[in-house]
Amino acid sequence: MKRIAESTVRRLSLYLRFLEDFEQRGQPTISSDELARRGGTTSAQVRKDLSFFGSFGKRGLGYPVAELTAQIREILGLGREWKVYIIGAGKIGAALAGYRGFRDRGFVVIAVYDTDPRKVGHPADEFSVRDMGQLERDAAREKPDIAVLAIPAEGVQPTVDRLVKAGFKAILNFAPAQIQAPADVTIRTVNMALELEGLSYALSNRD
Amino acid sequence: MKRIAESTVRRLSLYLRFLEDFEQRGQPTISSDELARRGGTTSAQVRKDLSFFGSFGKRGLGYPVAELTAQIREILGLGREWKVYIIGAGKIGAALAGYRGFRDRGFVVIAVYDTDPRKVGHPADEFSVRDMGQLERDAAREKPDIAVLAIPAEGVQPTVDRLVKAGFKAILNFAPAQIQAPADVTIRTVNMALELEGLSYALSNRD
DNA sequence: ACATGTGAACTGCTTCACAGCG
DNA sequence: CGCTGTGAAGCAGTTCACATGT
Repeated sequence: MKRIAESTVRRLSLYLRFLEDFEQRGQPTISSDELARRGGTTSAQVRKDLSFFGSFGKRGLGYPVAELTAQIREILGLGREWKVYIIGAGKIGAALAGYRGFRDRGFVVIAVYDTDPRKVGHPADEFSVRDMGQLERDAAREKPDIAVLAIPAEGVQPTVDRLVKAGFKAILNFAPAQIQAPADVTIRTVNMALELEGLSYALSNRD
Repeated sequence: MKRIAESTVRRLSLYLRFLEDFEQRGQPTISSDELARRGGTTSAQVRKDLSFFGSFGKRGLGYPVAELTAQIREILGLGREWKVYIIGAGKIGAALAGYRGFRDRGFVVIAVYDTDPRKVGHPADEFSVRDMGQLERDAAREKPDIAVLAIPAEGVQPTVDRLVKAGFKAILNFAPAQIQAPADVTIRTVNMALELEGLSYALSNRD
């Protein structure tokens, strides 16, 4: 299959949210124009995005909501549950462990890890924090799919190396650090300081 | 000044981090190539990014680390403190309130707000949660610059309307929702569900 | 008549390659 | 000679516009 732009995949996620709304309201079909307005894009963009994966619409009518919803779920790989380890039981890690938005979409947190002996064994939002030393053994048994990194920047690269060795192919990184990893490991970084600095730049440079 | 791409601004933030490292180590100059390797980009990209704002380097030598650091700080508007309100004292809001990375870069959280009477008055990481009803009055007095939104998706649009009316020109949104706002208000959205779905897509579609 | 699907045109970001200067 | 600064070329993502199917 042809390589798909990351921006396209992000928009598919958005469309999916809107479609779920429309589905719940019992709307049978939806036009690219309607989806576009809801998502802050253009109808041509919507049609192009979808066209990479097939022809889901009917000319003159639009897209069948239920079908398209199912199709996008399939495309995004949301037809199953993904097992998630959270690495780091600090404030961010604990907040993520209790974040309902994850489970609702099929991302099931199954454990939280930390190196700090004072945290290990204690609860972090319904999870008993596990010792980082167990990670490899646990991962071999539980076969988790995704690691969410919520640790200080200093420790990130060694930890990523460990996760890669343990077999993780997908990492969501919340630490403000640049990461090196093999090409077959997908990493998404959420860097809050970076976002804030973008706002700072915007505030400082409007005329 | 010419419009600068968001991608360029993001990279400047990254360069700044690396430059601070190099500065601390006492390295006097740095080449575009060195910066590029550290940031996972190319030397041409680094030079192009910087060239939008001026000529900071010396041919044959590279860039003076201390000077360039100061320049980028200036460009990003980091030569001052920005006052931040956090809206929403749930798990995410509370975690953000205690996040050291903010203050370290000049983003000073001065208050946390919530509508839930059970939370108001109680502490959320060293802050006593304020009633959302006070927001407008407080904002008129304290003149905050940035609002960080950490509330459920349903309430986002009305809250944004309120923040805009209260004078906020910059919003960092953690809710999984699309937002409408006037053009002179800058909004950055961090949507964790979206990032996870990007990973799901990557895991499902590698050959 | 209406709305999709899609080549073609366009826009804008990235990469190239080299002149220019220390 | 080394490394910057930058026009020009290349490429990727978006928008246009229309032929096509219902």
